[in-house]
Amino acid sequence: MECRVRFAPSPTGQVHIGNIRTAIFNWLFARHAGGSFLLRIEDTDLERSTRAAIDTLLECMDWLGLNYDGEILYQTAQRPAHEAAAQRLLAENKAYYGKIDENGRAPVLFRIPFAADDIPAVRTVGPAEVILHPEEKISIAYSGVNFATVSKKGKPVPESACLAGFKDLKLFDAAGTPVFDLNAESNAIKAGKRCELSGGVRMTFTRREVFFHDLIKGELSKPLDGMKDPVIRRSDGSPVFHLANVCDDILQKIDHIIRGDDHVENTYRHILLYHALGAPVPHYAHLPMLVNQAGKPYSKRDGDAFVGDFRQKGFLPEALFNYLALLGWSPGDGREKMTRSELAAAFTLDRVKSSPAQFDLKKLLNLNGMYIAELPFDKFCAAAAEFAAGFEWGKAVGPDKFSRVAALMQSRTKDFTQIENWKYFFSADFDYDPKQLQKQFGDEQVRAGLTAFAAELAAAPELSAERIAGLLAAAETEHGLEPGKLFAPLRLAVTGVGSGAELDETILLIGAPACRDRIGRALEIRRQNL
RNA sequence: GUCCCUAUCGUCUAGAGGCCUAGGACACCGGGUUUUCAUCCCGGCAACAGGGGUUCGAAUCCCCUUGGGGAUACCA
Repeated sequence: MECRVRFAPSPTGQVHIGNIRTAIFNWLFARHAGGSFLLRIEDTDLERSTRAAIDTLLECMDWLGLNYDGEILYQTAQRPAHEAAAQRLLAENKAYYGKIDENGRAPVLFRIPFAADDIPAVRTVGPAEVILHPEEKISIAYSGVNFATVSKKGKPVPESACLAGFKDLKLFDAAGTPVFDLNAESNAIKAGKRCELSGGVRMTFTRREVFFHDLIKGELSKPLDGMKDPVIRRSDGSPVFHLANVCDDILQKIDHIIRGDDHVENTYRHILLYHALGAPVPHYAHLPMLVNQAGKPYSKRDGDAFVGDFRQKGFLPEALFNYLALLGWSPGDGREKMTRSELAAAFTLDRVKSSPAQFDLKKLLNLNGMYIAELPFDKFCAAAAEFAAGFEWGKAVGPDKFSRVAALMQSRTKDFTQIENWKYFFSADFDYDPKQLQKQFGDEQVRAGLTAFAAELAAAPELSAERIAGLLAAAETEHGLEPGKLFAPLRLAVTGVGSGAELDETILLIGAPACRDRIGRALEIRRQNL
């Protein structure tokens, strides 16, 4: 088995994490098997497809390391091939023209073959019986059967399906006498005859179904009497998804189709189309859907669900890739943090779950933090600087100081948006939370200790982390404070927040005069607020 | 409406009839390390949707109910 797979997005907007996860699974499968991962842009929806969307898509794939093999296939370029396929089906009587529209043009429909018994994907289920609404007409033609069943309330429920769904069809009236026998009319109907009947109350036929073995969901089937002949070419001449998709997959020799769950129902007709076009049917694997944090399927309304958003927020591609690979799949041995190549080595379709998975930002954040922590320092620093430059305070920071701050903060950074909080290292332009001020500075001894410390700090000829720790300890003992009592108030005064890096290092970076001023300011604000 | 898929801690998951007193991870809550923060370490909370079968034995197989999702297009 060659294991040629493809990712076939339609470029009609931003790339969704659900879409990109499909790409990731395809990529993983191909790389695991040493096969090929192809990219096809399904841009047949001319109105909604844009070059910008294609560029964004390519950028996202590149960012995530989803390298594809060979050239990109643009579906619009295949239009002549699609047309040829439609013509061929028409010529072979495997397709036919539908109803003419107001412009005098007709769509082309694929005929689900009545002689389906020699198709390996079709099997006989057995005799079936349907109760009909006695007042509704029944029409039987080569293009399909129309009838009405009876709802629980006794109302007619119109149904229609392809003729192939009703092998050995017989109709009976209320007296139980047969009023129609398809086997007797078969030739006439195939020649174009349409039989309109009324008064039928019951029909019997031999049910047949299309089946396939889904690599994830197991054996799946659908009865032919539940299927309609699908339109494959619109009346304006453009190919419909089903035709284009199957043609291109044949052209690209795709042997494994790994796609979203929402395509399961399409698969049955696609299989039949493969047969009609004389091509081998590929293996199918349908991935469970991804749902948002509300447990609902992703929709355009879900902001924050675009791959580009994650990139902008400073998620690392390795982390997002890793996390997305774990949604609906696991290696089974408890591993979670895995590199792309480890994932590829471990990936198999039979370990993909068949129930939907919910996206959990917290877990992504945790994983992202792990990847950030192990980033080489110069890379982290450069990336952080890029983010910092986006803030007002970040425009004027010196590279040396920034680098020291980055070194201090790397281990506690979960995503790059948190860099916004590094402002206090560079600027005193921040507010204190009055409640915190009261809480931390309520004690007279603390205030005195802080004041003394500020003075000592500013007067110290040479500063070091040890020296600062020494001054702090001295201030604590002098003012009768237990060891450590001054840390929280001091941190608040100097940074405005309750948690951060090592305090002595932080003070060293901010600088003694600035710290003295901040302590003074904090105490003053607290006094005024009393 | 009909057809199809699906159901293990809040979330991602392990689980292929006895290894299950249901394991791991995130989150959360405690404790330890750090004179402070984060990391780190240790501990805790927390699930087989409900009901029937099958079996000596069911999270695992079958059926029903309920919840969730999908399909039912001249969208993709």
